[in-house]
Amino acid sequence: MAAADDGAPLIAVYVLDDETPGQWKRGGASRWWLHHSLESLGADLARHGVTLILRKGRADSVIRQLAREADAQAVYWNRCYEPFARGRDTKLKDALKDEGIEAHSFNGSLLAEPWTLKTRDGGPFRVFSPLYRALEPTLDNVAPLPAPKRLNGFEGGLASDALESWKLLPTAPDWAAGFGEVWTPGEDGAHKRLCAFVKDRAKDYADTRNLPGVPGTSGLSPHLHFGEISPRQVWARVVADVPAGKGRETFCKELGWREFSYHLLYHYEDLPEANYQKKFNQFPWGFDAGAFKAWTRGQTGYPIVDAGMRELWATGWMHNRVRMICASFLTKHLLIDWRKGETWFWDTLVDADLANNSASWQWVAGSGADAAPYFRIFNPVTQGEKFDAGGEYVRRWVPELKDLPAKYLHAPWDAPEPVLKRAGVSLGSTYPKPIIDHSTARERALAAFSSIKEAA
DNA sequence: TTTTGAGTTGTTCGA
DNA sequence: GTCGAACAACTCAAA
Repeated sequence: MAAADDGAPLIAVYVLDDETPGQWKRGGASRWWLHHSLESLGADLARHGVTLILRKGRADSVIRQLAREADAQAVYWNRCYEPFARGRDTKLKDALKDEGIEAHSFNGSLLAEPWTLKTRDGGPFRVFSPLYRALEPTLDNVAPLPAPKRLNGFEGGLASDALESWKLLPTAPDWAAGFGEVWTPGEDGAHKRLCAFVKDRAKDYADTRNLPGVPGTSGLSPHLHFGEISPRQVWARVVADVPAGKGRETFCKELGWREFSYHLLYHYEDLPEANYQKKFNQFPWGFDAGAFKAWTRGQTGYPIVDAGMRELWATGWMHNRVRMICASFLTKHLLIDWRKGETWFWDTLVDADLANNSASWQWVAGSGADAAPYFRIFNPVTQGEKFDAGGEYVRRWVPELKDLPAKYLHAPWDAPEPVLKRAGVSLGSTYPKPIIDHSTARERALAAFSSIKEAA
């Protein structure tokens, strides 16, 4: 917008930077999304006479190089908040200025940037609710800026990589085959999702968002992550078109949680790697490779957990309610370090986002800011019965159980033998027996938590 | 400064 | 079946 208003010829560039992020280099599912998102962006820009230039390498060096090639007067970008990106972009800004090139950066992806919200003491918020109370009143008029009327493409014949040469898509095996049925990356897909959500789902969101078998959520997370739509656009649209009420309020709060995650990551840079609560450094995590593998493959023997992990693998996304159940299962039932789960999600989620992923894993594990209380250990059977009562979700993702009556679907080991037989289920052969007993696991987790209470 | 109320998402047990 | 209490203690944010 600002770059177009300047009137000067415009170069649009995307830099694939796999060097600066270190271990947080984009994961596999995210690369699938990126490929299609860039394809869509390139086509949109081409319709307006602008060529999208693709370059690869350290973003700061690549941008400086390109600015020199094109003899650019100014460089514009939307700010990133990952610790590695902040350092890089600050250096870039200084370097550009040294060369006499203007550098302008903007807020394109947050409702409020992390340094704009402070407690009365001037510090960062460490609890969600006070942050939200501070955030909400600042959003009375968040009308998005209009799109630029016309774009004036730069005719300089700048070199661009071919998107295919980045090899962002999986080949053999093509584990992303099913993603395209669920997702339409790009700005257009984002706005269609928002429209559908506002029209059909938003008013009942408070209730239906918890039912993984029902399309009750917005599905905007990957679009937001990739900047195909901004939270300000979403907020403005929801406030304008959804009647005030529980549904709207709950959804707006979810946008608030996204802000809270960014706030935490900004102020606590090691959030993705280190326990926010230091006493968790003594937590007796174990690592059972077989159990971890069963979890990743959706073979734990707990249907709701397995359904979630398989949905993740098949679509690059998992329903939020089920993310909590699966994350709780890994950290509390299996006592596996939250960072193992965080890394798995990083690679398999199309909406993989450093702030949301790390803040949420720490929240579930109990090690985070404003975290879930230690005694909140999800019972996968109860959760399944409560939120997937009819069993639609489990039947969809764990088809080997689809003929079981709903009554036994979430605890097939309780089903009488003839019922199993009629449904074609043989525990331990067509579907695994639970890899760990729930109450045993619960007792063990509670004991582990009290061990760090004493240590602290 | 001190005090106070509150803190996303749950489970289990016993009445 | 339903309901309320207990499950730690701590830290946060504001009054």
